[in-house]
Amino acid sequence: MADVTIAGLAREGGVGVETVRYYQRRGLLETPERPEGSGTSGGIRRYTAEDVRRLRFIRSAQAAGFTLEQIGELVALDATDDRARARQLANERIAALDLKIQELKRVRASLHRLASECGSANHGPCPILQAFEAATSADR
Amino acid sequence: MADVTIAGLAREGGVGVETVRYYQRRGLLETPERPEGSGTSGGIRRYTAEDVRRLRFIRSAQAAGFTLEQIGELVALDATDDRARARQLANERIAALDLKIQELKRVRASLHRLASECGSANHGPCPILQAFEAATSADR
DNA sequence: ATGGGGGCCGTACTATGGTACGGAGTCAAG
DNA sequence: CTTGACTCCGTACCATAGTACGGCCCCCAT
Repeated sequence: MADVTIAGLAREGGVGVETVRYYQRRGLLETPERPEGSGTSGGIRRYTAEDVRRLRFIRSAQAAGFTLEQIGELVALDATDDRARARQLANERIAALDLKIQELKRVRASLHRLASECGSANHGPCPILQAFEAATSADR
Repeated sequence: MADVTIAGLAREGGVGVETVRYYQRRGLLETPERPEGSGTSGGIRRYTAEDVRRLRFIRSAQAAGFTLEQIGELVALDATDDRARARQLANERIAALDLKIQELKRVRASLHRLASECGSANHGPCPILQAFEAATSADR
């Protein structure tokens, strides 16, 4: 695939152009040089497959619950090869994910209970406010 | 348990006093009447076990991924007994949770792979940016 | 009766992760 | 050689979910 403009990069990454710029401002994505254009201020930047990979990485890492700040660290780490730190971050996140997954399962069970108890018929209990009785929260 | 002041309510719910006030502003929690105090502006509000239950509900629902706006709807629903709507919201959230749980598991696997490949020894690959190759994101 | 710890209230500020806008420049097709 | 779509850049604005602050008031223990 040929190099693309910012709109192409954004499309490949499933984000908007403004979001790409935002990531650049945050230092998560590189901003390639503007080529010597014919005019006064230079031409239009081109982005490579590497940039696309990096953008997709950012989106996945975000889905993993990393903040943009942590993702910045991961990107930097990829360059410096500080394995210990990389493993540390990964393991911390795994622990957090395990907690989160457990919690979501608990909460799912509660919702499921709610949806069935609260049947179609307009009688019997529909205890919305009691739906989560046993679910202990621990995030945020 | 006797009725409590706002600080007690906050403590029971595991949040700060300012957060309770915020939920009141958002209409998620009731603001009880100030009793006739001796002074010009009335006495100190007291909160009941019901308020504590409601606050805990809010926290659990939040953990379930509901926004405060949706939680507002749930609280209102509890009063109006609109079962169909309650079930709809619950089922929508369950579907979203199932997706989310699957995604977190995928991401967890990726991180696990990253943590092992990126061993202690300073040789071999430590492909941070390739960590999520197969993880397709779909949130936010 | 007084002093200090809360409570009450309005308003302002924060962090995170974007999203929008306006003006100027660039580029390619017709 | 113009038109229109897109880029570049800076700055401003947004939503969500709080968190902080300051002035005033209240109440209870010492």
